[in-house]
Amino acid sequence: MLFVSDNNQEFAALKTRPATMADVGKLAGVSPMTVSRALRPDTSVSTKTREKIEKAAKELGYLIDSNAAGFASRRTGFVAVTIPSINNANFADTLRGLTDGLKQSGLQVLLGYTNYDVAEEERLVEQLLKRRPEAIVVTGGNHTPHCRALLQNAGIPVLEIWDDPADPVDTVIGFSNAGACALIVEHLVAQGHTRIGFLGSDETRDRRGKDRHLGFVEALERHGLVSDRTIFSAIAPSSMREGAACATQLLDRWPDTQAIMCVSDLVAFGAMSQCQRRGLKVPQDIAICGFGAYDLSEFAVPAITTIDVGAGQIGATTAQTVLDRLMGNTPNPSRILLTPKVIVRESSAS
Amino acid sequence: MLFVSDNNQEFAALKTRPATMADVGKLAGVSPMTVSRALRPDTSVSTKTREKIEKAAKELGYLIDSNAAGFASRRTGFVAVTIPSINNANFADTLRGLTDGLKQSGLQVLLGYTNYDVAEEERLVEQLLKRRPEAIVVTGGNHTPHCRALLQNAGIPVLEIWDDPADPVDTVIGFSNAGACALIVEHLVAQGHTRIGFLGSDETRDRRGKDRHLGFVEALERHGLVSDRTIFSAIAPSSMREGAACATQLLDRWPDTQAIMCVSDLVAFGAMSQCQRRGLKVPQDIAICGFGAYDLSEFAVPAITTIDVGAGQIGATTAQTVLDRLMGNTPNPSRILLTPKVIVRESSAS
DNA sequence: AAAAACAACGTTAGCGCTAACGTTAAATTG
DNA sequence: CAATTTAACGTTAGCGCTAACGTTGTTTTT
Repeated sequence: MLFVSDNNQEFAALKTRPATMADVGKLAGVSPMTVSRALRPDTSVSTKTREKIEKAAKELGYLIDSNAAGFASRRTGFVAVTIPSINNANFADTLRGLTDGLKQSGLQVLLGYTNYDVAEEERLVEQLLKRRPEAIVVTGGNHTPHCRALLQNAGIPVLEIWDDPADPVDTVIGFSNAGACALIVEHLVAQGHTRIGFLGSDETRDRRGKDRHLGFVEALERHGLVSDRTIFSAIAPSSMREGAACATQLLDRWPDTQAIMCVSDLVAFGAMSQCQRRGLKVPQDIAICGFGAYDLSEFAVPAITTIDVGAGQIGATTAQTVLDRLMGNTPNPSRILLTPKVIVRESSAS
Repeated sequence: MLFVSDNNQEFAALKTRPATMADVGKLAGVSPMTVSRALRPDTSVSTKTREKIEKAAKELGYLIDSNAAGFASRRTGFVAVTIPSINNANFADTLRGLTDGLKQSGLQVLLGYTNYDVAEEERLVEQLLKRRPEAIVVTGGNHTPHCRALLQNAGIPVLEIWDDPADPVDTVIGFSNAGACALIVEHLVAQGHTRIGFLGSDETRDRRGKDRHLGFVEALERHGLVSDRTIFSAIAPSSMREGAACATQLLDRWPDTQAIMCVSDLVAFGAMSQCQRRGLKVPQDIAICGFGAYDLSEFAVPAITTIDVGAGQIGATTAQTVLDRLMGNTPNPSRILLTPKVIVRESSAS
């Protein structure tokens, strides 16, 4: 915005400030209120006046102060969002679906990342609520007691995504991490594998990873199989580096393992690369499966079997649900569960 | 926050609102101004009074309204940031360095992504400036004329990052994309390669990709080599899929190509996977280099030679520079150029 | 011990905008 | 053609907070 000189003539040269509606109004010969109306759609201003005002606004380089507008109208236009990590293709897809879905409405995403830490989530949720968002979207259904209280008392729609919490705060848009993993186990068992390992990450931090492991264990037990071939990395989320390291541990300890299921595609890729370096052929000597349907697993050689949880769809659905809630269309909290799909690829095909 | 009943007794049950400083003050037996002081550090309030106020605030579940506070103090606490894409490990690293560097100061990042589109950047910059950020960070130095004018007249520090623009708006924190690519060419030439190809993306959209290609061409010419073995994908940014497709085109047209340099690690990975599917051995039959030092290129088999531009460092330096500018320590715009480093790996080793 | 400095509060005003309620003239109605 | 409605504005007040400036009682200075 351009700057107009301050009312205080003495310091006009030194103290400048962005143009206000009053400045625009003065230049256009109307009241500030008319400027306010002219800059919004569906308000009664004559075409002639509106044009005059738009011309004046352009001349001053005026941009409305959304904070002041939100303050006065008690509608900030913010939607707060927390994700565990920004460097994750899955959450990025969700975020894109969400922001794209909100773009038309003028709502703006206020983002923060928790680094897979519930204490950090609490700090973040508090910071975000101070901006008085109109709704808050949190990734995951596991919170500190104080964070839960903050969400419950916020007085705005709360959406927990990427999870299927037993005791949701409000609205849920997610899927069953355990159920998704069971699908992979079914696939591996159908391929004739019985000695199946699991590579995971620090379960106290990565709750979704924990749920995936639980689903793995339960599905194996349904088939009467043992589930002890499990290696967890000490950090969360585990990535390619940990995938490679954990695969080494798993193969050293249980050399006759036939298949490995991994908590994410990144871990799967690291594990597969380690297998290849050890001279194992995938899938002939060992099958490998990931989770998340990253681009990576499609273009790896061999391509990696994975689970597509519909990350972008979660974002789009979340956006629509936020809009519905703010319009008052859906007064009651809802629970929307998407169905993950197995994508069978070379890394586990017989 | 908890809600206190509205002043209007009639609708107390229906109309509720978040607690305000006045509510906290009333409960603690002090004025709202004292509450304001008690909730900030370095303001003169007695320990006893501060404790009383904190107790009252806790009881009411009071969270300060940052928008109102920013409005009154004319310091919103926002730093606006635009990046081309959220689904990109490099920009994610920069963003993390930036947010982490700003965390202590209480400044909050207001993020938007341009989708590699200058028109979208213009729309985004305008939207962000309406929130009256205290500084704005834009990725790249290429803008529409109107966007440039918006940035120039914003009256706040403007930081252009990830680039080395000829005519910067204000402060620059980046590197030379062309110079970084020249380093890779030097490496490939030193390995004895003369027939070197390039895989890029739509140059009208991906300006940094264009600069990388320019650096490639110039470096080849310095060695008296031809630079016609070039394939551009129609979209930007090109990713694994386009890397694979473009590699096919390049190999079909120039089967005797000895080395391929790619505009990013993702393209390099796609290209390498395509080479492997065609039965070519990397690096024996063909060398491949990427750009960006993604985790991917470290764990690929073979590991991929790449350029580390110091994405996280850019973010950290940007945060520090923003803080310096807002403190008034660095009144003059500066130009900070980092030095990209080649990481030689298996994919191009002889 | 009077003067000055300071700590610890309260009061007043206003940040830039919009909701709610005027007001006026023109358009519509019976 | 008077009565009513409506379009197109202006006026007033206030959103929740903080800057700036009181005011009071206590401590420090010379």
